[in-house]
Amino acid sequence: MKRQKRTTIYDIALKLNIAASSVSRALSNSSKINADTKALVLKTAAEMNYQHNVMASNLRKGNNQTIGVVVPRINQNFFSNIIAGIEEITYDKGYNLIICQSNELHAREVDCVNTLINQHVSCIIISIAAETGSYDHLQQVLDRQIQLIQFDRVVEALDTFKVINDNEQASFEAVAHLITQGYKRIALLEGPLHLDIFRQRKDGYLGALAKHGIPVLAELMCENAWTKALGAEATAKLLSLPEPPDAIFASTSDFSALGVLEVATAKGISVPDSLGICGYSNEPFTEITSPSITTIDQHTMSMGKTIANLYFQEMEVQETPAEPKIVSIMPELIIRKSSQKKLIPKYLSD
Amino acid sequence: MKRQKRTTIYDIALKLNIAASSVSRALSNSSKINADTKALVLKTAAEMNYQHNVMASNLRKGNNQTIGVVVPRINQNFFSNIIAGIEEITYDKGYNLIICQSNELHAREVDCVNTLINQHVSCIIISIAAETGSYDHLQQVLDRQIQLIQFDRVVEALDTFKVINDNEQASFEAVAHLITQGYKRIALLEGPLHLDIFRQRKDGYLGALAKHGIPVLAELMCENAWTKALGAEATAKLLSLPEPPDAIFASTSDFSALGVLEVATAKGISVPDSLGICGYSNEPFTEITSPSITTIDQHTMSMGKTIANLYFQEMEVQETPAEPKIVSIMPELIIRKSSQKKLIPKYLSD
DNA sequence: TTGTATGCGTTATCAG
DNA sequence: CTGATAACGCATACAA
Repeated sequence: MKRQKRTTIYDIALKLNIAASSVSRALSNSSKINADTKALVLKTAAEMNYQHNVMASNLRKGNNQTIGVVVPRINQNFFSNIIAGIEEITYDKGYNLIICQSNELHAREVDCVNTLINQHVSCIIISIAAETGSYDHLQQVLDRQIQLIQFDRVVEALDTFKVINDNEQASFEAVAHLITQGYKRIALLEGPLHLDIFRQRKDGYLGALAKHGIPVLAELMCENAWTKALGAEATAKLLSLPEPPDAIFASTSDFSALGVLEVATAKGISVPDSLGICGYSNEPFTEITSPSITTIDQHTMSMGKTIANLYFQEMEVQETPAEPKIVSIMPELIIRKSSQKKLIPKYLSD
Repeated sequence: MKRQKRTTIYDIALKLNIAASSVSRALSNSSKINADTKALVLKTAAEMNYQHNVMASNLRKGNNQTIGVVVPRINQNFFSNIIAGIEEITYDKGYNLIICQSNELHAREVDCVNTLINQHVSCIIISIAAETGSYDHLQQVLDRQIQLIQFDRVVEALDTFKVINDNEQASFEAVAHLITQGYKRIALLEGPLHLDIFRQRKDGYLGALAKHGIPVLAELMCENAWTKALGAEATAKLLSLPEPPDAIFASTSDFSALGVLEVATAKGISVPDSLGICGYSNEPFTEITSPSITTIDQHTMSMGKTIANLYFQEMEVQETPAEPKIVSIMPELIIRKSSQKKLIPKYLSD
C-alpha cells in the first residue's frame, strides 16, 4: 500500500484559487493577511486535513525548534526528573526534545552528540558519561555554532553554559551536620574523581573536617564506592578497621548509603546511635528505610526548568554569542533519622 | 555574529569539480559510485567538516527516522524504564526518539500527538493519560498512515498494535498467593476503572476469589485508591470496619501499598501476621521497607525493547498494512515478607 | 494585502 | 559510473 500524498499548502491554494504564499501567511498567523482570507484558509485547511510539515519549514527557516538531551541513563531518578523539568518548559515554548542515553559509555556519548548535530538541533543539553575520554565531540558542538549547556557532570575546562549543584557547599553542610551531632570519625565514600562533582563533594568533606579541626585519615576515605554493592563492600572494610568510623558520608548516592545501612544492620550496629549515615540525592526510598536516611536534595525538577529557561532567556536569540554563564543551584540537606544521634544532655557529657 | 554557513554537498562538489549528485552517492554509500571518487569525497568531506543535513534528507526522502513517545510522566519509574528500553533498540537502528509527557491530561496528550504528527514521525508509541477523553487524536494518527503502538494503558476499542501486561493473570496469581498464605478477607484497592489495566486487575482479583470460593464483599473494594495518600485513606477506612480485612491487595501501585503499610504500622497492626499486603510494579523501594513488600514486576525494560522491536520487525516496512497484533507480557509475582504469614502448622490449626 | 519567484540541502530520475 | 535537473514543502524578498 502506497503512502497517501499529504495535503500541502499548494493543494489549499489551488482549491481556493489563491497563491500558496497567502496560504502560508494565513497558516503562520502573519499580520500581512486579510482576516477573511485567513479564516477561509484555516477552515479549508481543517477540511482538507492539512498538517503543517515541520521538516520542510525548518529546512527553509534554517532552524530547528528542537533540543537534544544526552544523559547517562534515562531511567535514573535524578536524570528523569531533570528531563521532566526540561520538557515542562520546552513544551510551553513549542520545542521538541530528542533524548539519548550514553549508558555511561564515552563512545556512545560521542555517537549521540553526532546524531544531534546531524539533526541540526538548536541546543544540546548534556551530562557527561562517567567513562573518561576526550571532549572533542563537545568542542565540535561549539564549533558548529550549536548551543551547548552542560549540567551536573560538567567538563570545567570547556567554556560553555553550565548548570550545577553547589556540591562542595552541600557536602560541607552534610559533614558539618554530622560533626554537630557528635560524630567524630567520619568516613567518606567517593565516586570517580575525574568527575568534578565527586571531587567537589570530597572538597566539601575535607573543608568541614578542617573547619572543625578534625584530622583527615586516609583509611576513612574509600575510592570508587558509588553503587549499592560497592558501598556495602567499602562499609564492610571500614567497619572491620581497628578503629572503625562512627559515621559514613556516602557522597556518591543514596544507593551506596543504602549499602552502608544494610551492612550495618546485618552486623547489628545501631544506626544512628553507633553509626551515622548521610547519603546524596534524596531518592524516594530514603524516606522509608528504617531508620530513614539523611540525604541531600538536588531540586532536580527545578534544575531541569532552570536549564531550559537558560536556553530561552539567554541563548535562543544569539545576536552576539552570549557569554557563557554558570548557574549554581543550592542543594538542600534533608536531615532524617540516620544521622540524629540521641544527644547526651550537656550536664551529663561535660 | 551571523551563523556561519554550513558546508553542503555543493561545496564539496565545487571543490572537487564533480557533480553534487556524485557527492551524494558517495556519502550515502551507494553502489553506483567509483571507489576512488568515493574515497576522495569522504576524505574531502571530513576535511571540510561536512555534516549531513538530516532535515533536508528526510524532506526529500519523505520519511523520518524518528519515533515519538507519549507517556503520562517521564519521571516515573515504570515509564522511564520503558523509555530506556525503547531507546536501547531505536539507537541501534539509527532512529531518534522524541519524548513528550501528557501529565495525565487529555488536552495535553492531544497536543503532544499533534506535535508528533507535524514532525511526521514514523511511529507514535503511547500510553494514554488517566483523564478521560475522546480518542479522535489517535484515530488521526492512523488516518495519517502513521504507525501507532499503544502500551500498558491502551484503548482496547482502537485496532492498533498493543503491548500490554497480562494484568488479570498477574493479579489472579497475587490474590491466589494471598489466599494460599491463609488470608481470608482480602481487600482491593482499585484505580480508575475507565482504564483497562485497572479493570483487568480487578477481574484477576475477582477470579481468584471465585476460584477459591471466597465471597466477594463490596465493602472490601475501594475505588480510586491509586496514590499513597488515597491508599492510606482507604486503608484507614478498611481497618475500622466491624470486620476488617486481613489482607490488602493494592492493585494500583506500590505507592498505595506503601500507604497501606504506613497506616497499619501506625495502628500497631502487625504485617504480615495480622495484615497481608501486596502491591504492584516492583518499585525499588518495596525491597527495603520493613517488612519488604510483595509486589508484581512488570519487566519494564524488556517491555520497552519489545515495543521497539515490534515496530522494526512488523511495521517499519509496510508493504501491506500489517495486521495489528497484541503482545502480552507476563508479569512476575515477587513474593516478599509483607504477604508471608507465619503459617500455623497443620496439626495445631486443625 | 496579495502574488511571483526563488532557495533551504538532499536525493531520485533520467540521459549520457 | 557520472552529470544535469527537478522535486520534497515551505517561507520570504520583492514586486504589484
